[in-house]
Amino acid sequence: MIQKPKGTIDLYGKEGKKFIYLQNLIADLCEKYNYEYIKVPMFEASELFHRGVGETTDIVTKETYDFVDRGNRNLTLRPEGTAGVIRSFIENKMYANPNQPVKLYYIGSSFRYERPQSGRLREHTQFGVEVLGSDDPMVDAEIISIAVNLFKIIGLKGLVVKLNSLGDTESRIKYKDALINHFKPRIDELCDDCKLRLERNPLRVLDCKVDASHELMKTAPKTIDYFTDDSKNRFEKVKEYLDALEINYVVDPNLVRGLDYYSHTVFEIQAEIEGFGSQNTICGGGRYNNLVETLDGPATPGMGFGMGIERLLLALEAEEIDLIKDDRLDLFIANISSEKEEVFSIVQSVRLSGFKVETDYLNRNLKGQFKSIERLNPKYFIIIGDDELKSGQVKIKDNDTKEEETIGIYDIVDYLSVR
RNA sequence: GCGAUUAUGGUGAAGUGGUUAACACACCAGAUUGUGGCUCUGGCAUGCGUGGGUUCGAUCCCCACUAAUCGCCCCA
Repeated sequence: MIQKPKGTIDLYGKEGKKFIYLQNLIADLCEKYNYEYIKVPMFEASELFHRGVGETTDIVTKETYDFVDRGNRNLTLRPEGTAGVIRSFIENKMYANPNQPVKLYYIGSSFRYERPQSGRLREHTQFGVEVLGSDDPMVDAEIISIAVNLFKIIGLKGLVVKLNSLGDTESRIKYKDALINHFKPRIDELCDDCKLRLERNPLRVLDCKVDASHELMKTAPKTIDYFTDDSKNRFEKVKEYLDALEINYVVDPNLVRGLDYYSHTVFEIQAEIEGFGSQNTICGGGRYNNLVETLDGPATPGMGFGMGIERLLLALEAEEIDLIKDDRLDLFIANISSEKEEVFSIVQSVRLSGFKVETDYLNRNLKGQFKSIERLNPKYFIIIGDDELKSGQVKIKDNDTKEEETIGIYDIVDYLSVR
């Protein structure tokens, strides 16, 4: 038997229902914020991710699905959503659109070659939004509010917004050096992972769980001390806008993100739910004011997030939230007539009038069809045989009260409509 | 990339170094039933992840591989 590739999942049945329902919900919400849907390729030139996401990041150095196609092109399955959207923004010259800023959203698969565990897959679905062309802190707050409001709509409670600022690029570089100078002389006292982190991404050292209580962590330089006044004010503004939207958040000075392109605002939304796995970041994002330039576009500020739909599904499960409320079958039509086509056409017409209708496709006898009715539990059911077709009268039975009423065979829709 | 645990039918699972691998649910056939829901009867893994090895003999012991689950790193 051929099985699915490691780290992938099949979503079907109830889970599949939730998945598509969430996507519709997301689309509705984004429309209200006036974001436009964008669909970009699932694979891009490898170079895009190397330059966009960052040459030294874990994602690019050891997690991409790279391949060479039959035309000898170096391609990569996208490991995240932003780089492709930015590429499209530049390629389609959206920076010249009359309406600025450009507000986009997308939903699609991302691929990373990692060891699967709870909340981590090799193919996962990301919902993301990006705003390009405005550096206003209002945009930062709006982006965060989209995620928060989605969670509100679906009733998720155990989530916390963690917020931080990395400052502008200049202060970030200065701060990086300060960290290296601080840790380097005594690096031997820290764990092996920290030694690697100091080389690759010094900010991450602060995030270490093993050495969290080490003296060097407490005496480490703070981001805020390296901020320019502008950066400080900017961060304050973001907080004011969030307050205005009544969004709760926790400022976490140790919050850094793994992708190279971030500057200023960064945030994560984490699940703090009993029994949730250790991969608890459901949504993460921030500002990237240099990314468009890095990818050869005109200097354009940007802000966005990515959200893991599968993790969202896990959170819903952990909080036992039943997303799908009304998916009960309206009507089952048992077809025991010798003129199956006539009954079949009645089934279709009731469906097209807006009701959820099921029938039998296996030419089962009445007993078998009753079993289906029992399993599917429709609100109503009707048995149509030759007698009913001849008389034009059917008995419609309320499956809850077991009450039966005789109506005309073409009055089914009317009957259901007034209930 | 590293670590831990696991791998028996459609599902949940019990089990043993040696004739027919428990039990439950589901499913199928039939009986009964005021069109189904209850009850009863019967059926349902020639095989215990894959490949090697140990043994007279392995689903049960050993090794490798694969996969799953969870954790580290990292991230959605």
